[in-house]
Amino acid sequence: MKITIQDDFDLQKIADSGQCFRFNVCKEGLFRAVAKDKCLYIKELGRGEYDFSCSQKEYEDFWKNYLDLDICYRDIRGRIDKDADPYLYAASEYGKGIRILRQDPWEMLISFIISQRKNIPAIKASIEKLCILAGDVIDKSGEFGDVYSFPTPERLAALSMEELSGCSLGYRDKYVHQAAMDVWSGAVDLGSWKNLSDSELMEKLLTLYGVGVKVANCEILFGYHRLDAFPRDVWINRVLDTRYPEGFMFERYAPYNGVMQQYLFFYSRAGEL
DNA sequence: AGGCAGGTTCTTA
DNA sequence: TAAGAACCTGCC
Repeated sequence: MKITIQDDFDLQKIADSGQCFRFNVCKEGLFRAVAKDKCLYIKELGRGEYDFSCSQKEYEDFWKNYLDLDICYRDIRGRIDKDADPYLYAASEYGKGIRILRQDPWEMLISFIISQRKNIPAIKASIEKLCILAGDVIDKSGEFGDVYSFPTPERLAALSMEELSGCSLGYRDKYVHQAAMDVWSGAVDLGSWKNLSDSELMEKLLTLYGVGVKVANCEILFGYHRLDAFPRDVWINRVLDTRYPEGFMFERYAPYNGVMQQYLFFYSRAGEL
């Protein structure tokens, strides 16, 4: 079905933004997103038009929300003053089209636990191995290979340490195992955590083995879609040190500091420091 | 071949 | 309480 999108929406930038690991380009102008038990192909038609591989109903019920199309990112960018903050303005112009996807807290938790001290291709490779090992086939039709769902807590918890190690998790294998056990057993209820305050949520996340402040902030921003969370990784710290020695204007951009973080991250990674 | 990559935990003072 | 080292693995 054909969809027209007026707001900021750039599939390549979203795929490269580092927030998602199962949203990739298949070939020029064709992207594939995998979420829950669903798989979506999006073809760029130009002029803000796209061909979605799903039904109207599935779009309305799921993908519209996943792509966060009820929020206007142009308005959020509009909060940036070119004169007051020229660097962020340049970053936002460069990153125009990035959106914060509404991804699953469980998948994000495991993904960002895996992400520590890994580069993006390595993160993606580990996650795909996990999906093939413990996920279900959700799409066989594709010319771009079988597509597997992300493992459920139950399936992931059932994997042996040897199987986990086979997914190139390295020392993170024990973190993934423990997180899976915690969620599967019910000791950790990620769904109920959405009702917690920001500080309570952070506190809960930090109790998890293998989750520190950076991973917790990624979970809060990408898993719980709280757009004010501001994950600080090596790239962001580099930007803050070199470009914001007097401090970043967090108060000014609240409650959208996480969106600003994405622009800064994307811009700095592109070598525009 | 040695260092480093979207950090966190463990150990030491 | 706060630095510093150790940690898997893959890729320059």
